[in-house]
Amino acid sequence: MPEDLSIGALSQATGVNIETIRYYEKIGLLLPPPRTEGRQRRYDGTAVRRLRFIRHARDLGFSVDAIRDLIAMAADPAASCSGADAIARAHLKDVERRIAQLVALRDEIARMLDHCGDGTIADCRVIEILADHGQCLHEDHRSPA
Amino acid sequence: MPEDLSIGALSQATGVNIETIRYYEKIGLLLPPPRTEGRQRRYDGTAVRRLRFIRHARDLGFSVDAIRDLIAMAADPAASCSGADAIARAHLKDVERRIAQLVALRDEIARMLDHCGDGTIADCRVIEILADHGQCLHEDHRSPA
DNA sequence: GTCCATATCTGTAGCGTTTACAGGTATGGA
DNA sequence: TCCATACCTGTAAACGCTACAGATATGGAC
Repeated sequence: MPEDLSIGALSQATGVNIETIRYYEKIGLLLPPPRTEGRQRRYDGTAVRRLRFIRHARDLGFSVDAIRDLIAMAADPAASCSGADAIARAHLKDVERRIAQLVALRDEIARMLDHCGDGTIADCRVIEILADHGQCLHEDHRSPA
Repeated sequence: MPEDLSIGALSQATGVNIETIRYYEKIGLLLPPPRTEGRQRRYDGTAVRRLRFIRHARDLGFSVDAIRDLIAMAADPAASCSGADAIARAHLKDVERRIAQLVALRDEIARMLDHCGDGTIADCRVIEILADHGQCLHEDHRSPA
């Protein structure tokens, strides 16, 4: 039978930093695990799976709050899938919005660079365009959140 | 002749929050402006242009540090343009990297949703895929910074 | 049992970029 | 003169960690 894992072993098993694991516990994403007599944490297979779930969702850009919701839903296998679906769908929208912004941004910067010769600052298009939003193609570019 | 602007008027003129303006001053992005007898800030046209420059660069996703460099360069019209060019070029690369990550991400989430019927959590693909990274198309997706 | 290197513990502070508040003061018009 | 509004400073929150300091536990070699 497999021994329970120390926090370091859990970190290795999941690729999540030790500090981050403790942080997840503090904010309630991970349940406080049992401790040894010396108050060191010991994790079982359930904790490993849960942390992997969290890490994957984080990698996919889900917010901690969204993950909290997903975990709560995952805990009830009989419940409808629509909640999880909605969270993922909202996240998808958000990602698509960010992509659109970044693409506009990329075009803007590329255009700026296209016009930049090897001259002096005095005729540098980068500086000039930054100084005057009116020269932008896109009226409303905002950096993503 | 135009009066100097209060911080509120400057905020309106540039679309930058009052709190943000004071923050920019604190971190040295904006010069401390002259004050009235009652110690309220008064901004002239130069400050307005500088803040517009900053806002535009921020909208384009440049970091505050990069903007600091750009401002320093803009202050010397005789200098070579290559520094500003390099900053913009590096930023372009970064934006393109982020786009690529987000696109991979979008595909992953979309694929997850494609497989999600209207069933229960027990057979919810969203939850399931999150729980098992092995089911991902992309081995190495990370959320952008 | 003893020693020691390593791992882990708690608590706090920092990152970057704002935003929000609390509690006090200045300004400008009626 | 009065008062609503705008402004002031300083501090803390937000996000999701990361990094430290200083103390304690663990597990293996002797």
